[in-house]
Amino acid sequence: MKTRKPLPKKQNNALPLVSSPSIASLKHIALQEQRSKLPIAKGKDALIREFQEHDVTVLLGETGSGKTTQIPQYLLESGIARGGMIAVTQPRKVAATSLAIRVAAEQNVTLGTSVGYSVRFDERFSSETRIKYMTDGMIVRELMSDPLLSKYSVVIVDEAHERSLRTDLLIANLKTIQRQRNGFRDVKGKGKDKADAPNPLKIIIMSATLDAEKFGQFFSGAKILYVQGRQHPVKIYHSSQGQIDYVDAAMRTFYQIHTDYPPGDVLIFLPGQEDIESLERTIEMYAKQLPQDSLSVLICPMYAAQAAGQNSKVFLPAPPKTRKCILATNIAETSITIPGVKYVIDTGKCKEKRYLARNTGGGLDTLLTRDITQSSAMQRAGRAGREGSGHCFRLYTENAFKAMPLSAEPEIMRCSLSSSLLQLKCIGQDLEKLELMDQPAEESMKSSLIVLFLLGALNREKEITAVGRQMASFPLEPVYGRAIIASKDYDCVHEVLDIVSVLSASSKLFVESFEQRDAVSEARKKFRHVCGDHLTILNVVKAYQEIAQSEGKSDRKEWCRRHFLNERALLEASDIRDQLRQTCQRLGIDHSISCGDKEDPIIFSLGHGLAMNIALLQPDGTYKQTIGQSIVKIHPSSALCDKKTPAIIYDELVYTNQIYARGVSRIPKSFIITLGALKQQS
DNA sequence: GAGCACTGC
Repeated sequence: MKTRKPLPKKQNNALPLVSSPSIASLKHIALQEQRSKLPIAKGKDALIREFQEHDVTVLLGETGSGKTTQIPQYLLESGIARGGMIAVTQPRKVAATSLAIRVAAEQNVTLGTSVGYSVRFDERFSSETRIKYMTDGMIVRELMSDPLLSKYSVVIVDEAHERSLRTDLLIANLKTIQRQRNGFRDVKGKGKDKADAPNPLKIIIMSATLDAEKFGQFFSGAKILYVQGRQHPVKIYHSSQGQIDYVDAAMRTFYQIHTDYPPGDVLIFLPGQEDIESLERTIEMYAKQLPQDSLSVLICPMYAAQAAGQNSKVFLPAPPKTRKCILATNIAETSITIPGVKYVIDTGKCKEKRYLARNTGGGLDTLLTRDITQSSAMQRAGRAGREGSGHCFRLYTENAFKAMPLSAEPEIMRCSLSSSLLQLKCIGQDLEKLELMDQPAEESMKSSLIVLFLLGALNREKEITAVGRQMASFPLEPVYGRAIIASKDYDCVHEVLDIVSVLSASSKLFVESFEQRDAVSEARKKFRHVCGDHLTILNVVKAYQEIAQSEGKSDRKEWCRRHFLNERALLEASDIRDQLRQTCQRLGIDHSISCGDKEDPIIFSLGHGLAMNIALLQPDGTYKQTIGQSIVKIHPSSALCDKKTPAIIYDELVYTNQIYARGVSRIPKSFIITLGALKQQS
């Protein structure tokens, strides 16, 4: 964290709204001073020379080097970017926006002029913009309208080591784009001369140190540079033997720190909510037995599904004579930085979602606990050294650490490819032929091709169809794009958009509360629809809209709280719905068409999208897929659990200890027959 | 009758 110089109080009071020029320039001078003190500043001239000489640079460096804020400014100030834009891509929205704010301040310009950003639902840039921070998903979307990314003279891919699906797709495309834009001559002298290239592209890949070779190999001839970070030393302790019960081991290690080490907050990494809750209970139990003169313990659980506001105490300094103990999932590894942490306890475990493709089309998600990677372990340890030297206690042996894979398997190897495959088809590319850093399994590719064929997005020649093009223009999984298109024929676009936007929001609609589970299920009954979870969602959306029309903001909040609904999910869904309505308009689909109180049209529309996700009731009460033949159970959180519905459609399958179908609705058997007949015709 | 890490358009 950077500290800002305190401003003179008097002036601050005199001008509460607009800062005077003198304050602004004071601020600017302070920022310039900070800039020059960053570790990277010493190498500025050498870096600029390297960027001038090489078309691709791989920049390796730890956190705290300032590379993400400084390099774009160096490129701009040195004229390397010429007249074009510099794109800096990030895997997360918050990072993109906060970096842009920071760099605009350093450049002493208003955000949105020469420095801007672009993320979903939020953008600040203009025709003047030269440095644009953006999410990688955003620039991948831009590929569809501008396949050569001709607006950009430099593209900087930050956090490339995370290997998100979109980062990988972007890197693959950048390589081919550069070949086209920069010109090349092969050994036989064929191709263009570099000198003829009117609009060359420079690529800069930024990554953590571990994956240097991989990027170097992919971009042959790339210059690899190292920049130093600014991290305080962290002393690492491994346990002498493997721990079977890591929750118990974490508890004992915590009390060892608590009694033997000086004040400072403790951050414990655990795989999931369940372990967090159980560790919270045991730590609290022993806290009562502490001697009176010792520090008290304040436990702060932290995970994504937590109700909003619950986790705010994490960011406040610990009260006097108190040690904060933060129990967190991976959320504290990259997404959120918690101040005051001096000790880290690392269980070495995390949960990983992995998509298993099936050659019948579609597949299922597994969500299982596994060992972390070396780079993840280093990242976790680093969380103890943000503000001063720290300590990291690993609940695994040094040999176990060495046995861990270096870094996580790229996302492209463990997720459904349908959406990306379709997007690439739109710009005439084939995922199978694209030169990627890592090639996904053939099985996964085949499965996605089948899905897209069954949805009518591709024909037998694997060419994109008119329907496929429409599906690709929705920022949704292809199945839901297909449902919207079907809803046009069933006259229920309005309702399907309402449902689909909630399904694709990242926050969950229903708040989970372990302590108030009875109250939760009672509240949920009010919205429950006999047809299942999709229409239950529609009930919630309709009820919320009614409240929103008549009540103020605070009453809406209160209403959500009373019904155990996550308002964040509803607000997010409303943004998504606006975006989907715009897409409909572009495609000439009237988004206001409604089916009123009828249910079947909605179910039929969803059925067209979820045609691969149908299962039939068996005599023993379980369900059997119509495609894939797996036995699945309806998840207990579903409105249709134990309802013995003869035939169902579902949003997804998740394997934890059993295969559960989630997001379930009743579907008439006659519809399945109709669907089969339609397939025969095509 | 179960339990769900994290992103993104």
